[in-house]
Amino acid sequence: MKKDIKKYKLLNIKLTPQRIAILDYLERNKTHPSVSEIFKYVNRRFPSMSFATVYNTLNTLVQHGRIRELTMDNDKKRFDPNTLPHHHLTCIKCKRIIDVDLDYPLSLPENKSSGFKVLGNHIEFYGICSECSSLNKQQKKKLSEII
Amino acid sequence: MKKDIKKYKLLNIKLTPQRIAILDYLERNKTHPSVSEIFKYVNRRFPSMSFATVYNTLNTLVQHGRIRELTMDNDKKRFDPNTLPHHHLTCIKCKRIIDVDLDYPLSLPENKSSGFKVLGNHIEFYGICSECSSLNKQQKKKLSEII
DNA sequence: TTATTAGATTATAATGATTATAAAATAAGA
DNA sequence: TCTTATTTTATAATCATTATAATCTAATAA
Ligand SMILES: [Mn+2]
Ligand SMILES: [Mn+2]
Ligand SMILES: [Zn+2]
Ligand SMILES: [Zn+2]
Repeated sequence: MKKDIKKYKLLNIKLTPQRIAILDYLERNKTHPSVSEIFKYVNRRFPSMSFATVYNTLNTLVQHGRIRELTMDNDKKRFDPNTLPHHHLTCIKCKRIIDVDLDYPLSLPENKSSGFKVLGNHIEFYGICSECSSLNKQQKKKLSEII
Repeated sequence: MKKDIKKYKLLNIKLTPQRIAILDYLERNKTHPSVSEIFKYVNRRFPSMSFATVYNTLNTLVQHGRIRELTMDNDKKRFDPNTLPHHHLTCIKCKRIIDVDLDYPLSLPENKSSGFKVLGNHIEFYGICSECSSLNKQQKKKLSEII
C-alpha cells in the first residue's frame, strides 16, 4: 500500500486498483505490450474491468510522462514503462520488441533540421528474432496440426 | 508512356492508370503522405477511384519493395517513395515528417541483440517544427476567430 | 486485331483499434 | 462521515484498414 503510494502518488492522479494493476503489469514486463495484452492480464484480477479503463489509464499515464507510447508496430499501440532514453530492436515478422540499452550519441546539425527544434531521437533496429528464424520447421509442425 | 513503363515495369505488376497516378504523386511529394492524403489527390484525377484501390496499390508497392511504410505516426500509416536507407525528423505536434539525409553508422553488437538477426536501423529524430513552435500566437488568433 | 484471362478496380461489408458519452461508482480531502 | 471531482463501466460511435465479390481491363498471344 505505502509502496503503491510512494511509487505512483507523484503523478497527482487518483490511485485506483485498476491503475495500480495496469502499471504493475507494465513494470514487471519487458515485452512492450499492447492494449489488448494488458487488458487480458489485468482482466484476470479485475473481471469487471472495462477495455475503456485500460485505454483511459494508458492515455493518462502517457500524458503524465509516466510511460511511453511506442510506434514501431503499425497495427496497434505498444507501451513502455521505461521513459528513460533508450532504443529498440523489433522483429519484422512477429513484432516482438526488445530494449537496446546502448548509448548512441547522435547529433543533427541545425542546417539539416529545417527549422525544427530537435528534442531527441529513438533508434529502431529491426531484424528477425530467433523464434521467427527457425519458423520453417515449426511452420510445418503447426500447419500439420492445423490442417 | 514509355517513361512510365521504364519506371514501373520492373515491378512485374500490371501498369494501370491508378497505380501510375499514385506512384507519381508519391514521387513528387516529400511529405510522406497518408492513405487519405494520397486518395484525396488521385481522386481528383480519377473520380471513380476507390479507397480500396489506394490501399491495394500501396500494399502491393510495399510488398514489391517499391515504397516504404513508415511507423512514426501511430494514427495512420505514412508512405515513403524513397526506399534507400535514410532517417526522419518528426514534429511531435503536427506529425510532419521530413527526411534526414545523413549517414549514421550504428553497430549493434551480437551480445546485445538477443539472438536477433539485425537487418538494419532507422533513426527517428523528433522535435517541434517551426509552424508548431509559433503556434502560441496563431492559436490566439484562430481561437478568437472561432470563439 | 481480337480473344482470352489473370489480375486489378470498384462498391460495399466486415473487422479491429481507438475514442466518445453518460450513468454509476469511488478515491481523496474536508 | 460527507462531499465532490475523478474514475470506471457499459456501450455506442468513429476511424483506419482489410475482406469479398462482381465487374473491368492490361497484357499476352493467336
Ligand atoms: Mn523499451
Ligand atoms: Mn523519407
Ligand atoms: Zn519474431
Ligand atoms: Zn508541427
